Amino acid sequence: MTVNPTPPAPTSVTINDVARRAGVSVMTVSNVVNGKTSVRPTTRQRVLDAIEATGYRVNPMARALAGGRNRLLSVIAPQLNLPYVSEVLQGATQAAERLGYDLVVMMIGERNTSDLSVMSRLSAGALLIQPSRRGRVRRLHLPQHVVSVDGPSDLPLVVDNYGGARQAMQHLLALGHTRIGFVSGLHSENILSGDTPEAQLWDRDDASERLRGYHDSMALAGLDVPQGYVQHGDYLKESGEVAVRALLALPRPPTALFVSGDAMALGAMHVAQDLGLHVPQDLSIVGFDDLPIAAASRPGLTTVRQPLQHMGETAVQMLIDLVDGQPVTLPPPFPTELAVRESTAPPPHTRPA
Amino acid sequence: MTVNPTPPAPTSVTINDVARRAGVSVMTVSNVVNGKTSVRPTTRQRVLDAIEATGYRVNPMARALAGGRNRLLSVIAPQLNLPYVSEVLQGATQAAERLGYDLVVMMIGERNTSDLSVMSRLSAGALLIQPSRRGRVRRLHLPQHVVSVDGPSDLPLVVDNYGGARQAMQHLLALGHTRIGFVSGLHSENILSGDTPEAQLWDRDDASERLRGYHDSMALAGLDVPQGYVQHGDYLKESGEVAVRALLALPRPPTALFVSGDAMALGAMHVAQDLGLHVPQDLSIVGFDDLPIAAASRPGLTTVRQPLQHMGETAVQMLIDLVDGQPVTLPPPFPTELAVRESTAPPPHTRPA
DNA sequence: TTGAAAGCGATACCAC
DNA sequence: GTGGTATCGCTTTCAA
Repeated sequence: MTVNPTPPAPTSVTINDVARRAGVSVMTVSNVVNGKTSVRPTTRQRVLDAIEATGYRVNPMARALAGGRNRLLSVIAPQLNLPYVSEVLQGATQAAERLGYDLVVMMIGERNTSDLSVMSRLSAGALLIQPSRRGRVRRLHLPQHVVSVDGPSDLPLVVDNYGGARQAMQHLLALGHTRIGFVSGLHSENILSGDTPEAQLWDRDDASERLRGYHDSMALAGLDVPQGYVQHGDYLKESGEVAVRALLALPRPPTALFVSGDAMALGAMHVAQDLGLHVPQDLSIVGFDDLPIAAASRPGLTTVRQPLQHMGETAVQMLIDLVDGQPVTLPPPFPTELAVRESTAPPPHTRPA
Repeated sequence: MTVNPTPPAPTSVTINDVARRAGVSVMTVSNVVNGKTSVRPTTRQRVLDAIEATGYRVNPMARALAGGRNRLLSVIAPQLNLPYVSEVLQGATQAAERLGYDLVVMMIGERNTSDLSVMSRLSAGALLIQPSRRGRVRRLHLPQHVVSVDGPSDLPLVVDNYGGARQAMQHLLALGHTRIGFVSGLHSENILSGDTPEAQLWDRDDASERLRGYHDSMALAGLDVPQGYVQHGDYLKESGEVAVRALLALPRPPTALFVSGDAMALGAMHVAQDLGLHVPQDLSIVGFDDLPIAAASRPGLTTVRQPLQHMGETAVQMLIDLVDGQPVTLPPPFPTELAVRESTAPPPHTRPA
């Protein structure tokens, strides 16, 4: 079946049509639509009726051009099929819907050819989620107000990675583990050209914070970190596989692993299983992120959950406050939560033989 | 830290600035920018230099207002954290980037409060992905040109669900299975108000097509479908769990399952494992969709893969052709591909005792 | 090939 | 309270 392009769309109804029909000026219609200055109830009703009758809807472009505010927010993310991004987005969407704002999403991939200026000019504010290292976002192309989640901006929302690591370690220590290995994530870089001092806040990157949490936990528990107990990964499954092989090949291998990302943790778990180990009986594993696959795996992966949806909601709230001209305060790092599943248990030697 | 709202943004450079700097009229600048009528090379270069020097970028709103075309496409989907949607989106993004178009995404949730008119007026065309049953999309709010993936439009791209089901069944039959159970998906409905006849094409919904593929495969293999071998699910994990319990409780339970969705298939697999069955030794399972979790599960799930990225790319191609005023032909249903993993094997009785 | 002028649809400022 | 009118940045139509 072939579809031929349709001719130009019919002209839509404008504010003038409404004004004419209601017998008032366009100004009055505008005022009614925007609920601005006080309009006499009878006049207002007349305008409302005219709007209803004509099916009038404001033209966002014209409004934006004329300097008016749109109840529209844009989200900018590297990709949308990243679990991290979609979680934040989910929260953002809910908040936006609740507060009567619309949300549009743009992706900035590696090449960043995207002309962000479209949305940036049309929307009142932008939420940056985990902008990738490659696709640099220039300040110039962003709306006036920007809030970021896991990315740089004047208002960077961050998760308490250090605290999350401490939670994970506390769980393993409480179970009685003393030989705990660690697999790190990737060190991140800064992105926004023209970084503000605030951007540094974000630069305390996740990987380092989690590593610090591991080291502090071990130290506070009076435990040494044996040679080779800290392996470096890149958040991808494969690196978890490599890391666990190295860890298990150690003369005194760990009885538990704290892995900085779920994908790596699952990779590690599968390799351990392939090597004949039982999880959690022979090896406990804790992940980080609580991706969907963490709950779907067998055994279910104990992992540190980030309040991503909540962060998304908060970001949108802040954005709207900013747009409304209210001062906004950056909240402290968001606390994590430990999702305890089946991949953790006491170490082998503490159980009855 | 508190951030105070910044004062109105500095005025940006307009076409007038460029014209003045280049010593030409705005018309000429416009022509250069849009590559329209022939402009004398020297003049063109002068304008280009001025653009470069000033950092000028066209204001999409003004352009849209004035009736010009934007190289902008919008994608409309119910949610973004659905694997199906993000796969299609991925392909669409790539194609758009390759062809020099921008893509913005809007979600229409259950409530559909979103004012789609923003993007629909700004963008040249829209790609509808799996619009939900609840959030009805009114034609009025869509751009002139619409292509859909798994949804209604004049140009609905569909996957060959029937063929996919046949592939899955063929795989199981070739392994020697004769007792094959089926778990169906959910029957879908039509959405677009004011449905065109073409929309009917899409109305041959996935669930029915897969079921038909199952029945035909059995019939063609000369096999009966015993009572209770067809269970009905809703694509969610839980329904797969319920279905497999019913299936395994049958007097002569199946040795293989063809499940219409990966989430259900995984639910079924886990229940079977909990009941002490080994997959695939005691029970083979084939899914449909090839979600990320299908590859991540243990054992890996054999499943029917849909060419979602490819469909996304095709959709964007078509959209752009349409925008360019070229006639477009609806391609036939997209063929699926079987991803063979570890969840399928010959039935128990055919292996050496 | 280039330019001047008239909108596109809405808002804002300032009179009435 | 309500209504002119200039203006936003760009494209289009029609002359030059």
